[in-house]
Amino acid sequence: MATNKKWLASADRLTARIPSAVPAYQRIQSAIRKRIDSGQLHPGDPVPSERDLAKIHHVSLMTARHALASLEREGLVERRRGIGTFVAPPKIHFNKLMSYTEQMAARSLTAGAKVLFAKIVDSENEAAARLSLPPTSSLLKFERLRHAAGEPFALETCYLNAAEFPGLLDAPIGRVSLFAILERDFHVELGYADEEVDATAADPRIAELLAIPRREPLLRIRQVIYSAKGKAILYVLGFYRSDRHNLVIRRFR
Amino acid sequence: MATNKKWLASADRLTARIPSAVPAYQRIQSAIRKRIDSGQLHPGDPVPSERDLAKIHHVSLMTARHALASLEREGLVERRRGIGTFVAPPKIHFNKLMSYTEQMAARSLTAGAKVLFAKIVDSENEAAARLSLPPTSSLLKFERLRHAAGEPFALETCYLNAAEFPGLLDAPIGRVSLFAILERDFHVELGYADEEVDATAADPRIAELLAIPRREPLLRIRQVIYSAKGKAILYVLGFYRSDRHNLVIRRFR
DNA sequence: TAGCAAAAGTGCTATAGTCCACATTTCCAC
DNA sequence: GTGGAAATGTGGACTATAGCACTTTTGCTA
Repeated sequence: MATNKKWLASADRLTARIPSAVPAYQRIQSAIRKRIDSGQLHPGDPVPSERDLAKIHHVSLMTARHALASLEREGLVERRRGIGTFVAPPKIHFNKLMSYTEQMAARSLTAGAKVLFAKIVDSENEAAARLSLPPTSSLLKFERLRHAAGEPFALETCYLNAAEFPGLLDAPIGRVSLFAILERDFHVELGYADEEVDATAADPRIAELLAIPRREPLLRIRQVIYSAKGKAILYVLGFYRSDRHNLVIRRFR
Repeated sequence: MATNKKWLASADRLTARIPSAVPAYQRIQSAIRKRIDSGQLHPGDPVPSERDLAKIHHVSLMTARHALASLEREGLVERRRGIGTFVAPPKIHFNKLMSYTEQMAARSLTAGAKVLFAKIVDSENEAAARLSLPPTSSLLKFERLRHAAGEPFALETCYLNAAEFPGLLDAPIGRVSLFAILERDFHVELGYADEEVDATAADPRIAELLAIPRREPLLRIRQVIYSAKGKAILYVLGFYRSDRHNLVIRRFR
């Protein structure tokens, strides 16, 4: 056995780094995250202290600290000086970007979609502008009637840059969440969305599609969805039945 | 002059700590923040590198790093590996809790308010429930017609726990923002608000007050405003002319 | 037994370096 | 000139260590 501690630590770093290329503090985070996700650690349970983590994972105190501080920023754990670090109670996720499918699932509903239109268009200049593209860019456009519990709930029109998503028109848009397709098949890392919300009256076509009286008030949401790097990916114009939707947001002072 | 570097550093720490009790990394942050706020540093300008900051403030690299990492989390600076640290462009504040007055000011409009009703009520059980109070609690209720640019814009009804805000009925609610009164006169530290948004049709009374046709679609927002400590302070039920308002929010994945 | 001081354990701040990954600039060879 | 390698400078990850502030527990004293 080697007796030189410094050498040992260096060797550890090398063997851990070359195959994984994942920093040590992130590996520690993953380990803790996994224990929380798997139910091995419950809210309120103590997480190993900085000093313990350092020993367990053979890293220095500062590295263990980094891991815990990072997890605290994520809201996964709470740290109390003089006491310890504990698994944080689960938070309600406000202002979270979710696909329609995910939103309905959160309400224990299964969302469906009927594709009304799916083509490439090149003269929708407002949509192009929202995506920061030249006015006459080729855009993928599809319109879907969203339903749940056997009822029509909403009408959504989506626009994407046609050049960037070849083959998307052939994807099972009627069955699978568009978010899922983008993330899984096109490896897009979605980051955030800016939404503009107002109220509008249902025009005859929308009223018929949504099975509501004409001029019924609807929530209209214009949503531009950006990648994690801040690039505009998707523009969605949606009309939502007010009797079936309730937009919930949280604001901070 | 002292030649022992370690001793010097320790002395610096002591002299700096005993009077201020402010950690070194926070002092460095303040110094940079001040230079940005005062306009001495503009967006895009480089901030001293970790190594420079360490030399300037006579601290170790890790401490300088800590200061910069913290500022980055705040969104004040951007760090790019191999390049440097730069002042971040000013951010639009999404999801920010603002009074109606503040919101209008952000749009370069001056908000006014006409008080239609201002009394203590004790049988508004929905409002009481929103404030986590017993159903028949005494509540301060006032209804205000908000206007800007000479036009009626919105109708807001506010509810507060009457027991906690004695004398609020005599405050100049028609002229001064309610937020301002709560924060300045009652020393309430506002924290966050949960909002429920939907669309509804204007009933005859609201239509007349807002000078719009009957059954015109309106944004309806139910807002519960909490103190920084999480105590429900204020419930606002508002109806907003859709042609004059646009709710803007940002969601994160 | 009651009270209080010491010990132990925790997170927080800080030092004084090392090596790596990445981007720009410089400068030399062709 | 021009291309490419080296030098330079940046942020990112990490070590090994020290002392402080805060809280709970322990144990001793009166």
